[in-house]
Amino acid sequence: MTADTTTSYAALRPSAVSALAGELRLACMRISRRVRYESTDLIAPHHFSVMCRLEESPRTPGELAEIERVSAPSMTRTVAGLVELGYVERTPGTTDKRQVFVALTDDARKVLKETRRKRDAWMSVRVGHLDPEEQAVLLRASEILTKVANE
Amino acid sequence: MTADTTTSYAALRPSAVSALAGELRLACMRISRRVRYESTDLIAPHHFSVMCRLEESPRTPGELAEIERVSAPSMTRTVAGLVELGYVERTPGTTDKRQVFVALTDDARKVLKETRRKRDAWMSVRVGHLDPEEQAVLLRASEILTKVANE
DNA sequence: TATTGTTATACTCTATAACTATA
DNA sequence: TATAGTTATAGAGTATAACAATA
Repeated sequence: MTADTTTSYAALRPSAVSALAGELRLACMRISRRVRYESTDLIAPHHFSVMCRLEESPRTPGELAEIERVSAPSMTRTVAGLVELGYVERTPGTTDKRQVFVALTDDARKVLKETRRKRDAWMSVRVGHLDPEEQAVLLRASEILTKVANE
Repeated sequence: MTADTTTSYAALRPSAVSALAGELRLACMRISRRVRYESTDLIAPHHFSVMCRLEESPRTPGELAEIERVSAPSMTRTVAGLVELGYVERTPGTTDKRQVFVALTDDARKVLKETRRKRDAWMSVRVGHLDPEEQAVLLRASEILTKVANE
């Protein structure tokens, strides 16, 4: 395997940047839609999203509402739904007794894993069909897109 | 500007394909979420989606329901909302009098244009900040991703 | 009798306003 | 008095079931 690291490129003109941005945006949105469509049976989108926020550590409903940009009452409802499904547990705060801490259950971690597996499976099949050169391009692209998304 | 077209790459191993697929999927979904967040003020997602389907030609509620994968009554509601907003017009069918044809108004075309402009603007700024080499990678990637999404 | 579209009704997710408990 | 969270209530969007008009 060889790789040419000295190749140089000219900066794109503004009109070319716009065209690229438009194409790239559409492609990302189409893929996103297809992937979501493959895995909406196990768990509702807003439940999935909140569960992802709880993976690292428990959080309060207030924190979750702010992160997810929904109102506090909406998050109360969402958390109540997750409790009913057995995916989170609520623990009263110790130092500040007004607070509540919401934490994932083991069941939730299984569902998260399975949902991600389904989503990745769709993508893996398609990426696996590509030429090695195309795979190499996407490898670099995924790094750049991640950087862009986190900007 | 030079470009090396003879560089060769080894096919990725299955585990590397999975890793790439996962990263790429996440990156696309994050970008999609950010872009949508930038342009949800002008029009609701399901309205936007239906309006896009009507750009080429008018359609019946039944066709729209099937394309959008929602129930017929839901589409009746959505179309009613779009009529109220002044974005579509309903015309009774001539040959089959049970049918109804839904068509975009000029106002709708303006809103579609503006919404796309907003979405592309977010992406353009970020793509414009990248190195020429990174832009070149994304140019190739957008072609590949479009192919993948349409598969 | 089958099909196109609508209306009736109910469930979910969202929001704002009002309330309880604690700081 | 301010804050964390919940409850009360209402507004969208979705669905299934039942209905009207037409084929």
